[in-house]
Amino acid sequence: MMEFLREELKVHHRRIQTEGEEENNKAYMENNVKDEEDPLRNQICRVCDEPAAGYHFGAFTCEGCKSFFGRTCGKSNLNSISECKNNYSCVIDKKNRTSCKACRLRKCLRVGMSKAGSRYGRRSNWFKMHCVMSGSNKGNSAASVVAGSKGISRVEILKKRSETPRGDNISHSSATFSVQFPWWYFVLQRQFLASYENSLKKALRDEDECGTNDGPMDLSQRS
Amino acid sequence: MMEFLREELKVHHRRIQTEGEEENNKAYMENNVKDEEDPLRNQICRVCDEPAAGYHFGAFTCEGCKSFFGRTCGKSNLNSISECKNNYSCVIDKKNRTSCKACRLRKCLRVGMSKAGSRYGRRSNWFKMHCVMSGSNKGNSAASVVAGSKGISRVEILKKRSETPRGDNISHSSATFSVQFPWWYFVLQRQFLASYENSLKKALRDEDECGTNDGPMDLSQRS
DNA sequence: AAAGGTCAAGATGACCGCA
DNA sequence: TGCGGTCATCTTGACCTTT
Repeated sequence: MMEFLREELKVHHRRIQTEGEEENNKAYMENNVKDEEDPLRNQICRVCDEPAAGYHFGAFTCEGCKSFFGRTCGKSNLNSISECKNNYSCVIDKKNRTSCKACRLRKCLRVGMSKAGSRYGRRSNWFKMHCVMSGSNKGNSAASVVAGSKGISRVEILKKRSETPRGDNISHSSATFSVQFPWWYFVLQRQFLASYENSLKKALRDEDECGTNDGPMDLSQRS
Repeated sequence: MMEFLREELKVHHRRIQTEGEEENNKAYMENNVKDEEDPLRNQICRVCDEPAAGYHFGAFTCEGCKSFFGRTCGKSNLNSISECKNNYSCVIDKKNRTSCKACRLRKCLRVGMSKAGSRYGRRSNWFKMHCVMSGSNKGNSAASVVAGSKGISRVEILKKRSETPRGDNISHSSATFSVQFPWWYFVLQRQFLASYENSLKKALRDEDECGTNDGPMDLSQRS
């Protein structure tokens, strides 16, 4: 089952056009298409583009960004972070991630990291697969999240959850792609977008506090 | 003698217009005019605007910027400094001085710091007085250095060096102010401008190496 | 007085145990 | 498997010694 999904995913990676998506996602796609390895194991950190160590606080991140986010949002360490003097335009990558805490934290929040959504135990592969497909679009806008989701074919969803009848041809306002999604996909997506929008708004409104959304989407069934 | 110079300096600080000079200099002037304290003892760091600890490597700087410059340019530590990702536009102040090494080093060079010009022992008060008068204009351009020098009145120079006859009315191309300077002042200024221009050019051409000019101006007579 | 050396304090991130 | 704790490593800058 998972093998099928992963194979299907690889095929779709090659089809995905990256225009209009943010740079991180492009980098991820390029690397991923290039070596054609397991997309669930060969992730990059959504914050700094390093090789990711795993799925932490709601996003694939490296050990450094995991520790940073855990430390910063964990205790009352947020006060130690001062305003960015460069208008929050600092580039966060492997070399510069330690330069500006404000921008690093901002990017962590932008890619969907959240302490409230963290928990022990494993996420379902389906959940993480969704994150892979969405890439780092989470941090961009509602539109780009929708755009990023086009990599998921109905076949995968049907195979994963067989409750949706085959041959549906549902038209949805936010679906402008040839690929059709089952109705519940948009419900979940809508939930995700709403919760992410809240976290973004909160992050923008008051960077002295941590985002408290429950992660991108609560699909945490055990697989 | 020194008392006279310091008193004269305070009077001139109030006269000085700061338009066309760079922000550091403005901040210094404002602070200095405000509390009216001894301008030789109440300096600010030309790099980060902290209170300065003394005159180090060719500029008034704090302990931190002194150590940073000494460490960075001392051994072959320049390789550890990576390119600025923000187009070398980082603001360097007390809070952000540790954020971007490239911009911090750049600013050190811009305000005239240099290892080659460093030495043990004391500088003459005259030399430091000149630095005070020039403020941080050193880092801006030849024109602003000239503009910054208008704070030195002929009276000070005459009292300091009595070889120049009173009542000279020398016309000089770079002197657009009502205050007149003796001819040798412009010779020294020209030397300084040339050597500083070299250091700036070198700093801009190759930031992998340290500036090797002999400091702003070699007026190091003992007072 | 201004170099250069020293070292405590803080930040970082690789590693590990636990749930 | 992911969270939180640990600690070696690095950077910083106040203080001290040397010239």
